[in-house]
Amino acid sequence: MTERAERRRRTEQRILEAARKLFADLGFERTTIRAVAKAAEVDPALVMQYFGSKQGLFSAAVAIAPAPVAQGDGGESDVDDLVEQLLGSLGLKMGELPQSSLAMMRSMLTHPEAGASARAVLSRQIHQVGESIPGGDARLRAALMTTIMLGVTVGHQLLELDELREASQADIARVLRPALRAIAHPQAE
Amino acid sequence: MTERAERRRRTEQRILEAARKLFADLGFERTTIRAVAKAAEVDPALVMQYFGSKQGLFSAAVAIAPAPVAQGDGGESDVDDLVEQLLGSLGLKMGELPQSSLAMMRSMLTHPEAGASARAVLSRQIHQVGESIPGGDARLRAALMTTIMLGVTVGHQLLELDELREASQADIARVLRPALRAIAHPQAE
DNA sequence: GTCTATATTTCGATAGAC
DNA sequence: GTCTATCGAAATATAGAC
Repeated sequence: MTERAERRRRTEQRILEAARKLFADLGFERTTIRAVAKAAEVDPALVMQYFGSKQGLFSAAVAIAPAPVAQGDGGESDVDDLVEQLLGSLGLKMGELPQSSLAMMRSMLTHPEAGASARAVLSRQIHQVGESIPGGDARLRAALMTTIMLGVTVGHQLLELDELREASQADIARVLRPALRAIAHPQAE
Repeated sequence: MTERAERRRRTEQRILEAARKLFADLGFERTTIRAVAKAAEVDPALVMQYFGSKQGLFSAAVAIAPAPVAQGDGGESDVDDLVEQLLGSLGLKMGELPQSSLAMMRSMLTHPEAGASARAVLSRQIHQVGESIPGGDARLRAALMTTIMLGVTVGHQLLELDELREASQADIARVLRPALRAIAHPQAE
């Protein structure tokens, strides 16, 4: 019994890995059940058997351990710590960002479910960041800090711009740091 | 003769307008020739007749008047002017950004041709910005300034984040300005 | 020149053999 | 439980009538 269950679990994992890679590389529409099955070396019908539908496979593949953000230990971290946290979360080194996140981001502009998921993740992050910075317009500042990180990640990980790929994570963080701090610290204008 | 040609040109324009809207809203994959034809009130076969293929229609729809960037008059504008130019180009007000640009951006992560086009446009802008700012790492700084604008545009126009939609273009520019200036002005570190 | 009809392909999904 | 075979739908693309 346990052997069977174990074997099935492994097969399922192999399918999910193949699905994450293809969804991350090609997006939802251009990824086919057949291609996933081929990459996982199983029968296409088996994929359907396990996940019900292509959408079900996608949902299972992009399902994420609920955001391991873990900021400080309750919010006493100051603004500069927040900036460092954002810079660290860039995950700019190849493969450091989980495939499931890339899969969701790849399709967020063209697949409704992925778009809703992306909006939820970003809104959550905006809310968290907004709680940590001062100012009456903290919400807007948090939104811009978040979309800045989004843009850099998209440019680097998905569009793979040479100008960003050439640079090290440390270089990018060094240039980005003053920009994020400028937004995080509201000052007289 | 001219009447015929003129009529055809108008029909072609109507098809292109419908295509731009659908490509911008749904992306390449989810946009069908049939839907474009219906929106333009023509026969689906006519679309094929005019543009050859779905890809041909897409290329014609996203083809852009070659970047009316027109910076200053040769490059004597200083760094702060460049920042103002970027902020102004945000085109954050609804519909201010041309539909053709939105159509390209919508599909840039999932359609190879759109991705290549987006990379070309961004590389071009990075190069232009890089020429206008000082410092040995101007290329990286320019890339980050450009991807920052990309992220804000994606968040606002494509993901339609509430936190950005609530704000006015002036508010966004006000918060973003110090961040862009911090990157554009290399300072001792 | 414009549209009707259809060919062709591709893929998601299903039913049944083993 | 896994795979073979196929269904059914949808879309691009083509050929020919009017």
